[in-house]
Order: sequence, then structure tokens, then C-alpha cells
Amino acid sequence: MTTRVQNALDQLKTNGVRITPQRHAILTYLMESMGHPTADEIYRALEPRFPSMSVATVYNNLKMFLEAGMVRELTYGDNSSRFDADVSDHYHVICQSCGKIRDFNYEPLTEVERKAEQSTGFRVFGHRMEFYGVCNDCRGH
Amino acid sequence: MTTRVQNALDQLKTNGVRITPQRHAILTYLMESMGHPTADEIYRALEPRFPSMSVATVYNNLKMFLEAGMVRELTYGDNSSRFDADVSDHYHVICQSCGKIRDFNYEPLTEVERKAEQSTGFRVFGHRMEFYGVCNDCRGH
DNA sequence: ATGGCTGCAAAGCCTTTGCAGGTTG
DNA sequence: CAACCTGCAAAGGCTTTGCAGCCAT
Repeated sequence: MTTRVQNALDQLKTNGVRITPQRHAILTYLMESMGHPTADEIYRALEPRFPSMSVATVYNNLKMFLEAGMVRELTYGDNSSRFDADVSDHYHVICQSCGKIRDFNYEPLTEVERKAEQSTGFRVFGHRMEFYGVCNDCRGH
Repeated sequence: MTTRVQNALDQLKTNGVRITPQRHAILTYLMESMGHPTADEIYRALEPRFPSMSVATVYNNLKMFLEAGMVRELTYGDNSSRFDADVSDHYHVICQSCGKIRDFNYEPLTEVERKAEQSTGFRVFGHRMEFYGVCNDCRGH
């Protein structure tokens, strides 16, 4: 189903964004890889097909996808951001041993958001949450 | 109530860590400032009293406090880490307009952690969560 | 053809590191 | 007195930026 990629590309084109091969490849990689790659991982993954592509191009396009709302940026404690083309509401569970990230679906915690509003006087529009643990592979069975 | 700072310093001393004036000042600043300062903010706040102090000293000591479990590091989307000397279980609400961070106490979401375990097969040891919104001051009344 | 996009290189931040000299306990 | 810590400067990693040339539309 590359339909999702096509939809996204069409939407971009409608907004006057050119569909270059690099752009196409980066978005496809993000949408089809189940991982949550860093900019550099994307760069290295596409290097074989685009030997002359620049890291700057990866960053430029990621920024563009972010602004278009097609990609989400994940900033964990480690040095580099990770990118997720699944912008639906979901949470992440991270293995502290190997870094693997698994999606986790759960009803959004709107009730807790309301409690946060009451407690702080802020108007709360959203939240972020992730879980830390150890995956099956790293537990050793 | 400098008791908390004293306790922490005593604990460090017991573990063979020297209590230098810089170290004392950084820890005191972290524990008494209600904010969640960056390394640079700490540096600039102490500059008047320690005109020759190096940023490296701030980083070195923050790292040491982290390893001693006296301080928590907060990595949000922005470029620099923030540090919190309140290591008790609590959440943060962040104003997206001015960056202000307010604490928010709520019972830990252990039930959701268990759901995450069931859903992913990971063993989950903890989570992190923060809320995004706009504070009263920035809402303009 | 023309405006946007790429690739390159340099620069910008934040953070870490190596080392010499000073200070704590 | 000895080990540890500070301050300085340089280096390291990620990301952004400026600019010339190229290419999609």
C-alpha cells in the first residue's frame, strides 16, 4: 500500500512543493520503515540509491515534512532526534538496552490533561508520554 | 530550609566527593530555584559570585549530581537540557509560549505501564510524561 | 525560464574532553 | 600531601545556513 505515500506527495504538490527523487525517497523510507530513524540513519539508508545526496537535504526535507504535519519529531535523551511518520495518537515504548522503539496504542489521557489544567491554571492542549523498559530480545529469551 | 542542600552535601561528602564552593553553589541554586534551568542559565546565574567559573565546571557537576541521583535531566524539544533537583515522581506542564515549566502532581500511571507491557512484551520500568499548553500570563489575563 | 531544490562547505550550538595548575580534606 | 577539582581551550556531534548551480514544472 504505497497509497499513503502517494496521498502525502499529492498533498505536497497541491501546496506547490516539488516532488524531487530525494524527497520522494525520504518520505517513502519514513512511511515504510517501521522504525523511528534519525536523520543520519535515513541518510545512510538512502546513500546506495543517492550516492551524492547531502545530509543537509535530509534535514531540509525533514523540517519541511514536520511543518506540513506529516512527520513527528521525537527527542529522547540521546543526542539525535528521531522521526516518526505515524502522526496518529500513539505512545512509544523504548528498550533501554538496544534502543528499539515499539508503538503502543492507548486511549489518549484527556482526563489527566484536564487535571493538569485544574492543578496549574494552564490551558493544556496536548501531552507526550513514553515508556522505558527492556525488550524481549534483550531480556535474553 | 537549607536542610535539603545540607543533606545532599553530606551524602556526597560521605561518598568521597569534595565540597567545593562551585559545587555548593550549583546544587543550592538547583534546589532553591523553583525553575528548571539549563546549564547555561545556572552558569550565568552564578557568574556574579564566581566570575572565573567555567561552563565545563557546571557540566561536570551536573553530570556528577545526575549519577548521584540528586538531579534529573529533562530533554525537551529545544536544544539544551534542563535540570530538576526535584527527583520525586511528578510531571511537568510546559507553556509553549514562554517556556515556563510548572510541576504537576498526579498519581503515577502504573496501570498504563502494565498495559504497555502486555501490549508490547517489553518489561516496563518507568515512563515520562509532560503536558503542553499556555500559561495564564501568556493567555493575557 | 524561473523559482525552488540540491549539494557542498562552513558555521553555530550544546556538550565533552585533555591537561596544567590549584585546592580540599 | 595527594587526589581531586577547576578553568581553559580545543574538539566532537548534531543541525542549520549561505550560496552557486541545477532541474522540475
